[in-house]
Amino acid sequence: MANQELFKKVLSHAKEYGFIFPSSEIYDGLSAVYDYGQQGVALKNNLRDYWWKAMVQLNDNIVGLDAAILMHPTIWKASGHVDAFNDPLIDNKDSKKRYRADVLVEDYVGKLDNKIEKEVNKAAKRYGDAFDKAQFLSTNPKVVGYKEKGDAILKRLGQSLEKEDFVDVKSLIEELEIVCPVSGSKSWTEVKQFNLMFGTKLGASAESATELYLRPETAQGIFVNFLNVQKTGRMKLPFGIAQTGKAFRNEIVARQFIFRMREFEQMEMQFFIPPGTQKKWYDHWKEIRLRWHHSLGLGKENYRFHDHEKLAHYADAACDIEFKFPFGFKELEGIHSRTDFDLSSHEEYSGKKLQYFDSELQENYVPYVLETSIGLDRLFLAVFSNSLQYETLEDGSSRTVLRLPAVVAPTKVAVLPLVKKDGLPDIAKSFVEDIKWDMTVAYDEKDAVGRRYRRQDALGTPFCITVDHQTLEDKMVTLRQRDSMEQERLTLAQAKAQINEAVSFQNWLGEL
RNA sequence: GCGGGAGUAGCUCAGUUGGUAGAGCGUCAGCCUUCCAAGCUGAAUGUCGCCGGUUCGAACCCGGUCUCCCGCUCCA
Repeated sequence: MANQELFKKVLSHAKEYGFIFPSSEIYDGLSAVYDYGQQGVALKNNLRDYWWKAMVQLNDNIVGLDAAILMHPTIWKASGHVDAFNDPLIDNKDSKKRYRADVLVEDYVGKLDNKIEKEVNKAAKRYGDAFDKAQFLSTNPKVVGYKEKGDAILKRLGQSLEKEDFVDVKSLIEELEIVCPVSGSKSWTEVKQFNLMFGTKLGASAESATELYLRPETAQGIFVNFLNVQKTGRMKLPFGIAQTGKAFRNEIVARQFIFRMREFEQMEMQFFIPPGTQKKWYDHWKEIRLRWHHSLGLGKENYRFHDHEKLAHYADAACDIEFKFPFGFKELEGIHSRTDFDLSSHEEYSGKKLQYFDSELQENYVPYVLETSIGLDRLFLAVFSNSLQYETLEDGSSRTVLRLPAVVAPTKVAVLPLVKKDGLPDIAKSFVEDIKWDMTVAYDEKDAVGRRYRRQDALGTPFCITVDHQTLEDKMVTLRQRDSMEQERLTLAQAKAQINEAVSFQNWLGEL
């Protein structure tokens, strides 16, 4: 099946079986926002749990946190988001290319600098050893002209950006007759400000309200609580703080279903380490995290590392774990060596010390940070799209089966009376009452049992327990497996034990 | 944001030159009692994405708008 086609199947299956619905659908939806349905929320919760257990429960030096979505506005200045998430953009109408308006102007000034350099080189050649560069720069009328022009442009650009006067930025581009590098045309759209952070207000009355942002990443909630957790938890380096939660970004282009949403959920762990050990921990967490992904059993060939060549302002090393989605290899998780950028920046902006006293070295320092950050929605999409399979059976019929890892399947077992009479529903229901304390269980008595099996296949339920007339006498049931479709005659207790084994966290995560 | 395509039942889709909407699957009720979607009977479900215009009359023509998909573009 072509990838495009498969992706469409993923969308309709997610909708049809109650995993994911477009947000506000009866009002025509809301762009790039989705709701998780009755099946989807179960799968999503299980995936979050699978991560949380691996990170927090199984590591005595990693603890959890749940910071608020709303945070002090200065945090986003310290983190760099206020600057980096605010770009004045302009489109060329002919080439349809989009540029950062300030970069276009700066490039123009860069060309002036090139001209100056040319003049300098020419003069240097002409005068040889007698050439005085400083004097040339300050006296040569051509060079001084370029320099003054460049300075004037940058000053005006800076002032306009400061005042958010984008009309003037546009005028500047027009006056300088800047052309599009691709089309060579001067046909520009208006300059528009793109703020990738969602703004909101704290305070009910408009006049006294404070401008806030919905957090664009969860990481900062961890950094600003670093000392709280370290002191109250008596944590010693190296240690980690893990958190899951919603983050919000006004993506310019939000696409590809739940891959890039405006409201999404991150699962992050910030690992605090002594400076100088970042390389070691970077390699360590790369390996651990990849092994965690592999443990879900989606196929090792579907994962790969992608090293960042252009590093973000905070990082000294960064890579992604990419997964083979229906639309190609794309980022699923990021692993970043964030240095001491965040904590140092918060020290500077808050005026509070964010340091750790190392009792071995007998000194204070700002810890370095190693981050692992995974998108829960992307993980959902990876697991869901990879699990959705269409197979042709030996008898020529076909079935749709959602081969979810059993440990995260929304429903672990469905209990089915073979027929809807002779007291079979009653005994089946009593089994449900028994099982529901241990695991998620479904009951279905409608239609032929084969059809019910297929319904459960489409929902990803790994097991079905079927109750028949024989059960009334010997208490034995049929345990049917989703993946192999094999059946086995067992007591209810044996069946439960086998299911427990198959969905056990320990068995899935044990190899970590 | 630009360009292209699309939007009709829960899903996949048909719907002639404009004449008040259909199929398959699914869903629900009942019958049947069968261990892998296929039997029988009956039923529900649509402001044809939304708003406006043209017309005696619009799912169909025109304009706008929203949403989705693809390609650019952007991306901590």
